[in-house]
Amino acid sequence: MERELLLLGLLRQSGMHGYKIIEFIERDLAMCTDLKKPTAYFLLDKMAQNGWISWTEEREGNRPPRRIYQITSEGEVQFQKLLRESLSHYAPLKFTDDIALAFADGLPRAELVDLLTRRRDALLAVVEATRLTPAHPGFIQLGIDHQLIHLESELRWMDNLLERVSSQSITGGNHGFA
Amino acid sequence: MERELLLLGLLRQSGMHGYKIIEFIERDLAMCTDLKKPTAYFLLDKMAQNGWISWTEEREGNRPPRRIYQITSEGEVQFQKLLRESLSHYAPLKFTDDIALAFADGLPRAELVDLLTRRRDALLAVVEATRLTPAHPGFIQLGIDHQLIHLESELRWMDNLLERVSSQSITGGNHGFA
DNA sequence: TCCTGACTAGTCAGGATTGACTAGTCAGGA
DNA sequence: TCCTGACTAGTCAATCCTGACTAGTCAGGA
Repeated sequence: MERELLLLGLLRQSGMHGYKIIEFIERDLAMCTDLKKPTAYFLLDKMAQNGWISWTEEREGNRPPRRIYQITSEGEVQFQKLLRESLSHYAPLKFTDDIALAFADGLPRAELVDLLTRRRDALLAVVEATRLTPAHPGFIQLGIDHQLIHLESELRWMDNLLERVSSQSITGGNHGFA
Repeated sequence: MERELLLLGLLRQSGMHGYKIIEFIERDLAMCTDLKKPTAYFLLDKMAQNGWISWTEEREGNRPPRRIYQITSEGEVQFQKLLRESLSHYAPLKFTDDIALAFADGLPRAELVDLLTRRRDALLAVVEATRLTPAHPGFIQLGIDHQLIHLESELRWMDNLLERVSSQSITGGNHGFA
């Protein structure tokens, strides 16, 4: 859903060919999505079949022809609908990494501390890189702020976790399955 | 990857049949994963083909026979490997909902505030439900704590966002594409 | 006695996703 | 002149994932 919204929203700003779309997504929206090139083309095809977008063949000099995708009025309707749904809806994120944590007993404490420390360092590197991200214009900056807030909260959480794991307070006893 | 780790970790605690596995995941690990039944069977089959798990047919009374899956020693090796990878690795979460935010200009301010308020309310409901979650034993509780910390940070973020959107400070000007 | 809801076991067709690949252009440096 | 790296356009096989479905058992209440 969000992926279609993304493509529609981009095409709504202006007609675009595939390469530009994908470049923009990977360069400026990497913190929000991980849509890959084949998926983008797949979705573009599907939306064209649905009549949400159309394309015109264009060629520049000797280059191979390229398709300029543009949104249709039906696509605009769909965009409005998806936008409203997405803005008003909330679904909690899944912290899939916590699965590993749930099985982390069975590991010697020292090794667990070592592994989690490495994770903390990786997290810290991401935090710092994100802090250094140059300001983006307009609404995109919101995504970066959001990510940064989350990362900092995550770092506090990791530090707290490490502390708890290092001291006794977590190990021992039944770890909860059945 | 995490999904395989999850199944291996569960079977490592004790042999189990499909229904129990799926029930446990949906009841106790919903905050970490959204693995569905057909996916679970799919992965179970695949891992059996890989030799990571095996099963024995068992029947109780008149009931249809069922497969009790158990981990093999090869599976245990794989489990250890996945566990260490997962614990030491960090990848930032993608906030896919921010895509909608990036396109939220073009919406009348009043409507945007309304939509975001609805989202905030949905989020608040999740926060409250999570606060009321009964304590789980051992490491699983960590996942709940983690989720709650994130949800509360998310709520602060939403409130701040709403405030900014309601006052002038976000709209107007070029919103950043191209 | 029959019905219902919870228990148990899966399957299947179809859609979504992507790693790896092919194919060609063009500007600029060696 | 030739080579290279960035630009441009996609495709394809393979894998992953899931909504919807089928099939049967069993305890307990009406």
